[in-house]
Amino acid sequence: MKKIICIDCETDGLDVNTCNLAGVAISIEKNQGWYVPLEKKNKVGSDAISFLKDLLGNPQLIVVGHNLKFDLQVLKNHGIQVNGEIHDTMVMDYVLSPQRKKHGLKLLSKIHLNYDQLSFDKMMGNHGSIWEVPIKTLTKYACEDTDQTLQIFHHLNPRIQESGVGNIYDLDRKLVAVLARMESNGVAIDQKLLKSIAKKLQDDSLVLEESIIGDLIPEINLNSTKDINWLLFEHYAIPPIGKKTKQGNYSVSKKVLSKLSADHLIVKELLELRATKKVLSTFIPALSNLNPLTNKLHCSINQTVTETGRLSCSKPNLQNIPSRTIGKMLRQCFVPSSKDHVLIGADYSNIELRVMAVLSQDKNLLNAYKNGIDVHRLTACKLLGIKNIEDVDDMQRDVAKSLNFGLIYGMGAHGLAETLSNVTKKQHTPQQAQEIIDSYFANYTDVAKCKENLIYQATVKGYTETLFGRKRPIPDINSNDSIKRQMSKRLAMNTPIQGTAADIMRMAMVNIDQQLTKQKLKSKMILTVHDELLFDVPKHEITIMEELVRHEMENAAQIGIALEVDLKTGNNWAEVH
DNA sequence: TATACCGCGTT
DNA sequence: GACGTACGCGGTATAG
Repeated sequence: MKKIICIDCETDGLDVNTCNLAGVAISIEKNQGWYVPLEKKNKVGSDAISFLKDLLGNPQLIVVGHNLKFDLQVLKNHGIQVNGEIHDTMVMDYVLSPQRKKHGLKLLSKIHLNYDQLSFDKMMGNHGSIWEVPIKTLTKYACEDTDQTLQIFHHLNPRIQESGVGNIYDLDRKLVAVLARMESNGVAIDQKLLKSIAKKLQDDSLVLEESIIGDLIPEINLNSTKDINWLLFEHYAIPPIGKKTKQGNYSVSKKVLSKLSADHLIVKELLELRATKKVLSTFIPALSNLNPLTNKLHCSINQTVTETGRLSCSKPNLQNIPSRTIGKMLRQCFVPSSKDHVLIGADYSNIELRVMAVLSQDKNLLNAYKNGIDVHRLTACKLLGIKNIEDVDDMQRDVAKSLNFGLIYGMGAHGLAETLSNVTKKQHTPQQAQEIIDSYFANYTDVAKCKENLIYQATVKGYTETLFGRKRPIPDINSNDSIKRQMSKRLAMNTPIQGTAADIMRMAMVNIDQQLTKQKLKSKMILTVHDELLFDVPKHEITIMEELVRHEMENAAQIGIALEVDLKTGNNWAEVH
């Protein structure tokens, strides 16, 4: 029987890479806790540190905590390694209730144990820093945290087994340390290149601004939808199209302005200016503030946010760095950590469509993937009555592709018509789109059956689940509100697909991390963007890493058909994507 | 200052 | 009346 130990780090900040460890609370049994204070900032080598090193280094322990991704990094930064089996109450609550918007300890304590915990702010009182708080106060607070965490652990553990999410939890708890390592690794950003890109975009935006506003009305704010309404629809008297927003203005979204841009240069320039300003205000600052200690960017990779099982990324969000639009040049700034390193980027090819093939067991789709047939071209053949796959042109393939993806998202006739119009540059009516949808399901009958079955299952059970048993409640599936009901039906279909792909990615990440450690490789996993992984690799490990990453990703799960990975090696993210 | 909404980047 | 999943985040407008 392994010993269960619950820990919680108290720090003088929330940024793992700059904060100092003030102390660690430890609980082993209910209503019993210790607080190990560090007398001074960064007193590495002190008695407390060596005590913690010895204690937490024991691989035979079960180490329980709340949001251990944070604690693991702080401890590591102070030279303390945790080697036991990790359990995390935040992750536990997430796999049981992914729809809950927050999984904070104090909240869970209230929900699961009906206990009102002392808040951090109250504990701090008027003290400016944690180092000024009396040890007695700190001890009470910290030990309450571990005590509650331990009780929540014992409370949720049986529920996870009863709910059938034991396997998913087992996967997720292993991911905690992996994400901690990834965040800690960080991403190197070429600041010199970033600055030169910023300079160029700044110049561009000034030129555009001058052209749009000129010396006419210098006080106009081109960020304001209100001002743009005035500028376009009153001052330039462009006939407005589209509908008004709740605030009483006409929509001036990209969608609307794109339609006007063909006839009005000013609108075209406005769109260009907007795109440029978006990069300048959102992405450039996000990449500019490197951690002074590591000289890298350390984002948060969030494990307990999405309702589908995907990971999310924040502070900054590196999952929405442009890859197609004007800002895609920023990806050149994502570089290896040193001259002797390269980046490896690895993408799952068509993973969501493959998952759909597996979930539906559709013979046409399965057969296509087994024989290496391009599924988008296959769809084009079936829908457009083309006999040979070689005769499908690129436009037809694009149409089919948007259909394949639209289906995954549960797109309706209206949305598909919109998408088709954008792809083909010709107007499509919702009626035409509906015919195409009908034709799609007539050709992929098993997909249609699968969709109906997923909706039925959700209706009966109140939740939908992935191939590996990650569950997501769909409370509104039987709602009287038809909008809510329609949305729920889309979720019932989309979540198993998106979520299964996410499960596979999580498995791949755990397995790759395990191999990196086992083989004592210097390569680091540094980023994940849903179906893509990014690695920082010493040049002498390129060959072994290419093989390892491909193997672990392609074999992360056996789902009945092959998973395929596109892999590239290069000197920046733009090159390897 | 906090919240809501718009708009937009990724998958 | 809306119509495509899942997010994070910058900006403006509005309420308090």
